[in-house]
Amino acid sequence: MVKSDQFSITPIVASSSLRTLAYEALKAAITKMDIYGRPDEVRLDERKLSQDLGVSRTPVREALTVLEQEGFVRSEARRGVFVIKKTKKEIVGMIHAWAALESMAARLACERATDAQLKSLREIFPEFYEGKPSEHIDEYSDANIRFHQTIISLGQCEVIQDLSSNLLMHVRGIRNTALRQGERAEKSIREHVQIIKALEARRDDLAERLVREHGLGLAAHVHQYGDYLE
Amino acid sequence: MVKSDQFSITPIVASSSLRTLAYEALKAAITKMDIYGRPDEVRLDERKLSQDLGVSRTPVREALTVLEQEGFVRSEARRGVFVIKKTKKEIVGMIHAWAALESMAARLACERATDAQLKSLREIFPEFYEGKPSEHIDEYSDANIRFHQTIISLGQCEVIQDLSSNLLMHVRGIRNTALRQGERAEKSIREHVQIIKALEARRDDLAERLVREHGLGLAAHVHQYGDYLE
DNA sequence: GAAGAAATATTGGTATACCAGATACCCAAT
DNA sequence: ATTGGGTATCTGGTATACCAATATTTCTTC
Repeated sequence: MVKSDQFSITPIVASSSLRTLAYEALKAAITKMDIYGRPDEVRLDERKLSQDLGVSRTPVREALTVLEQEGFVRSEARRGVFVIKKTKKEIVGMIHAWAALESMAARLACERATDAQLKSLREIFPEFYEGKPSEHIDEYSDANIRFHQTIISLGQCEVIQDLSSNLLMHVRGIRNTALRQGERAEKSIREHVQIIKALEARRDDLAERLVREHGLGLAAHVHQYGDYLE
Repeated sequence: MVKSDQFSITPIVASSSLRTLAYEALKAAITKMDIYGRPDEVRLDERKLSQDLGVSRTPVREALTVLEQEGFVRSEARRGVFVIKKTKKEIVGMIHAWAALESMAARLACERATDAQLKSLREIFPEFYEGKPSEHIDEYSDANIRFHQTIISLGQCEVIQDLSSNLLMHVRGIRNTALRQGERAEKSIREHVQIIKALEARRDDLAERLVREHGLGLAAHVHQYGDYLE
């Protein structure tokens, strides 16, 4: 019997469930808004949200449950759902956890990633490699995030990737803000180059240490200068 | 006017919601059952669960949503809710993530924990310290888990504690199983002692490395001998 | 008796109704 | 003007009804 291998079936749209759509809409709204800019807590109204999204409360509530689980909102019975403002201490803690996971990913990448994959790290920030990053902060912010995400993906450990991506959503804004303070962008780039070299040389201990110190440096910076968070 | 400071009011109970109760009941049932003993996948029926628990489907569904988020169950539209059997690869990944987080916690503990707190680590397994652990495997299994949890808590980083406790629920069974294989119990104890010494000497680099290697050793063991998982 | 089609049962997804606690507001009493 | 209480209203929590897609059974047809 002939298998229907020649049929490359379209992947099926499988348009997500309303719950997923609501989740994505809400998460986008939350991460987009500048929580730390405003002094008051933001309250979410289930009924208003379901009206605005054009669905019933059920999928909205399920989406909110997931967001609560991920630490984006907090639900108080008969009081309301509130967008969580992380404290400085919590953010520093998240950066510590991030550093732990990313440094392990770097170690794993040393033994698992191909040369070609490691090379892709250099291509992430070609124009800044020798240039003046402080003049291209916006572009570099994205490249910076992508650099770290790439290292984590090269570790090829799904659990670490999942945990990290969750942490990233919480600290993305902070990372980019810190980059604009002092000479951190230049420092960051120098450290990135050292990390790439260690990875390419397959020096797992060194790569792990450099990634960890890079992360801990950010944590210390936020700890010292992150008072705007509270 | 006199403030009523002398009234020490009881803190108000705030009994949990049905959703929380359902969540705890389900999680207990899932972690208790030996998923890897049986060959077939376990399917959960929302309606049956709500009947058994004596509540409606709504809180049960919300509990299942959380469990899905935590990786305990997988919900397929119009097919059913299934208890997830982790693959060997996933379990090894979780141990890697665990090792990353615990080693960072050990590092943090070196600078944050008091001498008294560190001393409590020794008290976790007094009778096994010089004895033959293979004769007390059951007690040692618990002590082993508690040892690692204690290190993580001494790191005093809430994020790391939360992430780790989630991972622990998934790998608890595996940790204890591995302890019974070969000479792992004896090896484990020797390594624990080294870790304690490093922590007490406040040698953060060393403590971090020992904890990491201890974890990676378990990962390698499971990778090699964990075929019963699939 | 086998194959296929139609009816039926079961499942998770969604919408809606109702409840009890918490809040906000109004108004009378002082 | 302030206080106290009572009521209307709003909120999240829960129960239930319904839907569409799937799996299963039954029935028809050859």
